[in-house]
Amino acid sequence: MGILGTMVESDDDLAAMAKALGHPARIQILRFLADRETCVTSEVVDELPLAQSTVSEHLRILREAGLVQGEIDGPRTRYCINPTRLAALKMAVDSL
Amino acid sequence: MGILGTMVESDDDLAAMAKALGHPARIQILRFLADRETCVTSEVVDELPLAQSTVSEHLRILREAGLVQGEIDGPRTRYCINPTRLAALKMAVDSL
DNA sequence: GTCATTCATCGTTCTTCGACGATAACCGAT
DNA sequence: ATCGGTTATCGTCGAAGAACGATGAATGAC
Repeated sequence: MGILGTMVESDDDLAAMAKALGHPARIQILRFLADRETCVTSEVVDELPLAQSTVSEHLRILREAGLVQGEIDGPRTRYCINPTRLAALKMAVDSL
Repeated sequence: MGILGTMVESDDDLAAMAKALGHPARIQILRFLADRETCVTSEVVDELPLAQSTVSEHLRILREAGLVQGEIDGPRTRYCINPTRLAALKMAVDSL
């Protein structure tokens, strides 16, 4: 990743982010997080017709693409979107 | 698709376009087409270290996502970017 | 008509993804 | 120390993706 992880440096990076976006459930998760600004996995699980393990996997994919950040808060994990990274994605898509 | 195929109507549609973008070769193809405005498959094949059948497959995926259009021109096929559809993608990503 | 070119499609192989249940790890509260 | 709630990971299964070579259809040139 780029300086402070904010830049999209390569087509591979852009492709990785697009791939992470390439599933309806993950788009819904992203929108949900955008509304909430922060939330825990169980809230996302309640929002989607998917098993907890499946949602956790989607969150992992979004996290590995850098689009969300998860911080441990006691027994739970709080996820929020990574604004700079999301902005970088928008810029990269705009440049197409 | 939306009116004249220009709008992104659903998360499924956005996810489908993102999925089509989710491969480095397809991003390169899209950039290449953006530079050229129009070109034939063989030119794309020459640009990439991939077999002709593989490139044809990538072009099919981009076409089915609506991001490029292919028109038959004699024995070849001319591909060009679908500008309105690409603009719709940018708007949809911006709305995240 | 024949031939070369261009491209899409088919069949194959290997890999990756999506989804689930089950399990384990972790923490707070009791 | 144990229990309940929360999340990640593992194993599995079927489905989809990526890549290739080979084949075939269409066209323009000869």
